[in-house]
Amino acid sequence: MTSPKGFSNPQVSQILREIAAAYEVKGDSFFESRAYEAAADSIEHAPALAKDLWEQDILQSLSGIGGSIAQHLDELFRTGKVSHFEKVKKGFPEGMFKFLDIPGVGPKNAYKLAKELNLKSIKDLRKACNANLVARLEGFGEVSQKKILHGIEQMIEGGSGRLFLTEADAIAQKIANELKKLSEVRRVDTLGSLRRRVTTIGDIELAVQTDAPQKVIDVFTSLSEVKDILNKGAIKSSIRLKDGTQIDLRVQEVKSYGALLQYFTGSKPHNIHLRELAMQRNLSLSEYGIREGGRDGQLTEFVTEEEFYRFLNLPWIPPELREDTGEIEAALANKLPNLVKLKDIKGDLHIHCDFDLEESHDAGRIPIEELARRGIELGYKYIAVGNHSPSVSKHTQAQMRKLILKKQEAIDKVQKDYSQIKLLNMVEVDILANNTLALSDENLKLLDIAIGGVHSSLDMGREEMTERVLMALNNPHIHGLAHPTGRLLNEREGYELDWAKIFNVCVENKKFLEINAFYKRLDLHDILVREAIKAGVKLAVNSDAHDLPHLDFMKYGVSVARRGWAEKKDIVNTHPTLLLF
DNA sequence: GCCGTTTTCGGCCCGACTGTTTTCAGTCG
Repeated sequence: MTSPKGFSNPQVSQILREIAAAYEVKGDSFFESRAYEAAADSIEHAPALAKDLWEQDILQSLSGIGGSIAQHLDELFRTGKVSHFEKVKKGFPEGMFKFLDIPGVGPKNAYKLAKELNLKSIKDLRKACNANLVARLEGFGEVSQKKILHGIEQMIEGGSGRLFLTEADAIAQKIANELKKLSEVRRVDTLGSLRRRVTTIGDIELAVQTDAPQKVIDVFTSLSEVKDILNKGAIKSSIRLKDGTQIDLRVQEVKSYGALLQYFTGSKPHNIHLRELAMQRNLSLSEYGIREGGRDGQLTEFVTEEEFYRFLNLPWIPPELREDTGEIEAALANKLPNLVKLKDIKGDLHIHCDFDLEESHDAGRIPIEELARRGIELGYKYIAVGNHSPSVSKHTQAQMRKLILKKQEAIDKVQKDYSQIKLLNMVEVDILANNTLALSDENLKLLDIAIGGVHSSLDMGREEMTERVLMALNNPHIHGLAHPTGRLLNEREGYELDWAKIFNVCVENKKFLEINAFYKRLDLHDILVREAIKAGVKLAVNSDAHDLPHLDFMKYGVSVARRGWAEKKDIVNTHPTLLLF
């Protein structure tokens, strides 16, 4: 049975949040509201598509989804609507649910606005603000009205607005550097999704360790990049930068800084799970420390996160793992993975150099000699001198052979002067839509390494695309698969594959799947990385650099590997010699 | 509505900040 339309996790969680809002306004259903909120959170951060879990009949494996909500979602996926939800929402003004997305507007105020002013759309609300109607409502005032108006404008101009890790890192670094100029600032750390190295970032959260909180907050709110001060208190503040990015700052003194780091690094599900563990020992967790026995109990403070976790009888858990997907159980059993590190990487197998291989698209711009030099600086033992395959329409295989041999000569010439690093003649070979490779077997044999990649007809169906990719993975001269899902963050989802089949063939034929470290790709993604490792598949983390600075994207790929629980042994390019398996 | 080696009933995180109040409700993370 298939659903009449596709439901993404954000869409499903939105539906649940609307029900939570309705219950909240009803007032007598506080815990139902909380339950729906929890379910929405759970689905939003689920390690798989809720609809897939439903198809496999394991929706209830998500925490917060019990029998009742599972049943409603079953109806949703089957028919596209839920009669119970319609009943719950009955009597609520329709406009209210549209106002929930406005920053600062929660269920109660959304209801009040829609009901009292009879508003049906965001547009209506904006008009009401401009007509000064909102300020006259009981419980609202001039300031609230202005804030709502501001929130609406932000929503309209804002766009999707999740930052790439590269962008978030750069902004966080810049702000941190400004704050570090203060002698009172002892250290600055990232928090939240940025610290957990999630692939895209909403708001940037920072922690500052200091004994002069007010001074730090004053400086923070008066940085030259600040457009708005969203709030400003004694220990925390939020600003919006001129580019629209929101930054939340929390300050804490040394003695309880570890608790702050732990608490606000999250994730929420990780912390909820920890709290449940703690409750069994009558402990309660907060950003100030751990309290024993009730509200007035003894508070233990922690300078470091290590001490915080140790107090709970747990080893320190790397932030990348803190998603409540088994890391707490693993920590309890002392079976946390020994995660791969950037310094474990001994080579980069996917790079685009400036040799003209007469490719059809997206040629690299890195001179071979620069690649060799930079590779040595990075401590690599081998590096791909790569290209896309020559355009199929403009070359015969004989012509391609000539090009590859000519490139080999160019490589050999540079190799003479750089004996510390092995230069690899590499091609990212197009896996064509007609289920053939762009290079013949004879030509593939000339290369040190060949990685297959899908670059055309991305809208193929799952079965067809699986066959197409398997064709490449069944070729003895192909070593692995580049950017396996073809996704581009904030741009396109990528194609679907039958992963069980792909994993099987990779294991059987000894092919690696790539974790493409290019900031827009980060593909294979963390969830599939973990699945692949469980299946016994080896991975390669590659930069896919087209310009010299892109080589440094390697760290983003390593983050993805770590979020997928990868150890050094799972990654082929951690071997000091090129040993694909 | 969810959840469980102290519970299948009876609990359910909690503190900061803001705007509107004149002691607190709503929102957020």
